[in-house]
Amino acid sequence: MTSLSSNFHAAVMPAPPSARAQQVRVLHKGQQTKQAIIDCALGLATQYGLEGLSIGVLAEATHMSKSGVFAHFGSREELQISVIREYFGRFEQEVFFPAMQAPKGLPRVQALFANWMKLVAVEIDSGCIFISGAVEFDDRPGLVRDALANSVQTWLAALYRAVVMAKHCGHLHDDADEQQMAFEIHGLILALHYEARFLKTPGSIDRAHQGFHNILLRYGAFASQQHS
Amino acid sequence: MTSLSSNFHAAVMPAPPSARAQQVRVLHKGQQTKQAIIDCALGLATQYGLEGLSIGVLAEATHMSKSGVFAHFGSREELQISVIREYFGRFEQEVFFPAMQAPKGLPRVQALFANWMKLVAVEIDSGCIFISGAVEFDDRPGLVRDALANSVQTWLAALYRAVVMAKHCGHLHDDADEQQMAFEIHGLILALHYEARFLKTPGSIDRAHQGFHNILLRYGAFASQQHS
DNA sequence: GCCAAAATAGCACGGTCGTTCTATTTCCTG
DNA sequence: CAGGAAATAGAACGACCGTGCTATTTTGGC
Repeated sequence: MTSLSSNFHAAVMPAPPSARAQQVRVLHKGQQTKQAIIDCALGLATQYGLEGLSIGVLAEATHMSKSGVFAHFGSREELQISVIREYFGRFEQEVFFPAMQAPKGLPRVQALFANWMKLVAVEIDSGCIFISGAVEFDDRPGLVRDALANSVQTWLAALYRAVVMAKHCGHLHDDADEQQMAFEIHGLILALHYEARFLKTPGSIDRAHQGFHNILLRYGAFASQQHS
Repeated sequence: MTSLSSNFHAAVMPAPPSARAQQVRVLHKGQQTKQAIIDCALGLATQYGLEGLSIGVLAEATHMSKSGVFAHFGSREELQISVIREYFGRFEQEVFFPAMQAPKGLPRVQALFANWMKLVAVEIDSGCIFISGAVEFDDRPGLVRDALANSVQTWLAALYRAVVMAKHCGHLHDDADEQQMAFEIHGLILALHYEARFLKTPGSIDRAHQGFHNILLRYGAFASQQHS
């Protein structure tokens, strides 16, 4: 498996129109400015949330007309989904792929967490749409919610697989509950995002780091077996 | 200290107009329907977020006119702040005060966490505005953000004080970092909220519970001292 | 350079938003 | 029960929203 989920985009998200069975030509200008719009939209969405992303503001930011922007997506929902897809891709690039270079087992789990933390910390002034989006769409059914939930679940499943692999490698002790460990890691990231971004509590990054260390103390193979 | 923060409301939030130096009369009908509006608004806000709370929808839900609702607050911001104040009060009633009945030290920390978890779990279909609000207002400065941040910080400080007290009681081992422990507890709650409410992952409540148990294993006085 | 097709702009519609102003109803006291 | 004050309603405002429709501009292959 060379990506977060090889058939993820095909299964979950509408295929980009570039792949449709048209003659031969794939025109350049359109896709190019569409990508520029998405880049800009991602910036706005990380800062003001997916719900705060409006076509009017986006048009102004890209120096285009509202209808010019709109024509590329056909609906606001499709725009939001495009932004999610873009964020997912960057997440793969900056978190997942680099970590897959690390050796299987605990080092890879550690790399996943470190890259994840780095992304959240870097984005501390702009926000992570996997986190903000979860709050915005937690009870707003629809295609946007589905795309977001699938992206997040794909990523969490990848983290889970890495933990399972670490156990198979003998890097975790036999009683280690992989789901539980992934849950606690997720909690550290969320606490970091909350306290650093909203409360601006100093030292949050160190605490997230220390928290991961504590998780290793609990689940690592070298840890003393303690009553469950 | 008999409340989350005895002078909190006075210090942070605009004093409710009932306390102003007017003649003698405190009229009843107005305050009464205002309270009913706030109750309704809190329900809407927990479900759709503080930003999703609109005066039009609120007027419809309370069978009043928009201007009738509006007159009680004078601005949407003031309405949102009233909702936050109301939520803070309920948080005190359902989480903080009951836990203060538990004996000082670890039992009290445990009670705080258990009540907190219960609230988040009960609200799993409606949401916690301390969590959703943090995402909505993390980079939207203003009075609403200030009121929200102060509410959350007051509550986290209360939790922190309980942890410090547990250490003073000898219930935690000497190297225990109280801030770190509070951070990790916060993370568990956030992960519970995220996975149960957004992803609807089954078993999240058990995992939050188990996570707290693991924290106790790490920080409890009976825990084997482990390298930092 | 022509010309269809693609890309973008301009404009308008219906809707919702927070807010203001004025009129009407309801309350409570003297 | 009268009358002033408080509470509520009604209508209108300017602003922004997503979206559809129709021009106009730009693109890129022949």
